[in-house]
Amino acid sequence: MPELPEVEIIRRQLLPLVGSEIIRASADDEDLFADGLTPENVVVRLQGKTINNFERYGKFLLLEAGENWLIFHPRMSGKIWYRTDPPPLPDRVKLELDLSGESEEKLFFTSLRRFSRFYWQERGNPGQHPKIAKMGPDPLHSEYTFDNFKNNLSGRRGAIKNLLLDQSFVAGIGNIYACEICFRSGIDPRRSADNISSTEARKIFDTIIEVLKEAIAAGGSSLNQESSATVYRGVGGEVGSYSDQHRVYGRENENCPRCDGEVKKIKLGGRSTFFCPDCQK
DNA sequence: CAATCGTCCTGCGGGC
DNA sequence: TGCCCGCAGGACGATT
Repeated sequence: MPELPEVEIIRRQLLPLVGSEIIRASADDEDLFADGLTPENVVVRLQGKTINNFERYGKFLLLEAGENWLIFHPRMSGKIWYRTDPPPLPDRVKLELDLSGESEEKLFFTSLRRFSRFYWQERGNPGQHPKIAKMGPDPLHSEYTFDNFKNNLSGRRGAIKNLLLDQSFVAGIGNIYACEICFRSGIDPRRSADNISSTEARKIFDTIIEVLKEAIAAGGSSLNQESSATVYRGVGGEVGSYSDQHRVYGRENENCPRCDGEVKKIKLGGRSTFFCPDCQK
């Protein structure tokens, strides 16, 4: 569910907690813990540690606890809540952190579909973690340059939209923003990456930053609004409004906002893909 | 190496 | 009304 913008919003909302000590931790559901983590030992590793920072790479949220890093990937349905009571069912708490300070609020990590993963990086910096090391540049970091982008593009032959979803190409884009980026770039999502012109590549490169930043400014994309338990929410339960600005995602059969065409929905690489066949070339 | 496909899991909404 | 099926914002591993 959360893509780069949603994880970035969560990170910014959590930043005021930097400096807090983890007084008590509890964890459940061993399937979600990787790198030798278990619900038992993660508690031992976290308790008594100070939260020194929250960072983000792609869709990974990075929590610096003492000298080490707890790395959380929300995948489809992961959420982080900052509140006094456990979040409402059917969400179930996988990790709870009680922090020092006056506040009664605690951090709750949930994962309705249980796809989320907790990873661990001992000392050093989280970029050394193998999952992060093999990722492409993060569009909001300085290593995201057009030269780099164009180099990574060469030799790729698959559909451009699938390439945008490939985390080793660019980090942080998911299905919603891949559709929106193709639309805003005027590029047919089915176009093979190897016949994207330099001008078009430049357009896509710029649009990636533009769309992601706009989404952050709008509080992220929350599909289905209040109705679904899987909807994206900020740490205080806030719903994002960027879905109101989606040009094509979730808008099958609606009028194209740019031409006389109609938004279509197809499958591409097994994923729902929304686009306007009339003005995306 | 790069691309495709099935799979993991739970809850919801549509159709019959 | 109730049940069954398909679908969902992600990524991994096996296979071609």
